[in-house]
Amino acid sequence: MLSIGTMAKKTGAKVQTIRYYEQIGLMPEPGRTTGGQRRYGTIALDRLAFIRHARQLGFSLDAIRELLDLSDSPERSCAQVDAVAQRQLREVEARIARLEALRIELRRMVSECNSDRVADCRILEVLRDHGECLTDHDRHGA
Amino acid sequence: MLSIGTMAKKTGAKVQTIRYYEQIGLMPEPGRTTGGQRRYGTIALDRLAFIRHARQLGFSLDAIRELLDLSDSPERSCAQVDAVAQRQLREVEARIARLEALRIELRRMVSECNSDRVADCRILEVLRDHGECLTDHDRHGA
DNA sequence: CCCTTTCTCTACAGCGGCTGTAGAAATACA
DNA sequence: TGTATTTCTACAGCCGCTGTAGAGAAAGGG
Repeated sequence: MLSIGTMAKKTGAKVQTIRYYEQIGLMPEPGRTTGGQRRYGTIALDRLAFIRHARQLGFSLDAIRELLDLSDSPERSCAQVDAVAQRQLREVEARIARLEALRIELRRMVSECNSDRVADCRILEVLRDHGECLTDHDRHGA
Repeated sequence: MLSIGTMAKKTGAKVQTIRYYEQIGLMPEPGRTTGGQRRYGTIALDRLAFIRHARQLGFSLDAIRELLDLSDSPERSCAQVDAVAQRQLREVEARIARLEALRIELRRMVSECNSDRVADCRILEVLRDHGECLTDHDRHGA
């Protein structure tokens, strides 16, 4: 049986994070020692590893909950799993697109700053006047 | 003199957001009507527009505070402004790089899922076993 | 001038996803 | 046994807002 600290070490999650996952119902309540400390088995370990890995891939906790629920019914069609993953892929691609617009704008700003004094700094001018921007860079979610 | 709602309309910020900026000291306390409502002049409007634009470019509120402070001393060297912008550019580029690693992994996951049943869904398998991943996709900050 | 609608006010809670803290109790190791 | 480490609970705080409630102010029309 593994302590919460060992779980943390094995998965890279912090101890508090594991307790947080339990609190929001993403991890089941584990058994306890007589002294009241949590003890986990391999099923819990696998579940936590799954969660952490999905988090690293950018899935939201809600999406992860969905994936975990789906993986509990192995006879079902995996179309839904596919849908969740595709949605995540599309979100990542949208974020990349927005960030790339930002990158272009920032690069241009930085390259144009040839002055010495704040008074005629192009960077600040651009920030002051959105009209100087080429792209839309609106609502770049995170 | 502009009401807070007019400011919101002109800059695309929400009314609450403007009050929030005031609360954290990013916007100065404006004058008030006898009835206690905020009234803004063009300086405040420009400042808010600056903040919103910088936010759209992904600058943190702390970075924006720094830029606003710097732009208040027009005779100073703009090297610091440049540094803030370059730092932001580097952050954006790092985020793009991380997201691109995720995109590759997600694409691979999605393309490999040819099965019907959850039981042998490749997507879930990959999520279960990090060893199946090609890239590091660790700590991709937002 | 009144009436209705719209706007604004303060104060506070909540989002996602953790992270950190305090103070006490349990456990592990020499 | 003694000490060091870990774990416990409960709660506050991070960022950058966003939403809510209930009350008061302002604007526009008749």
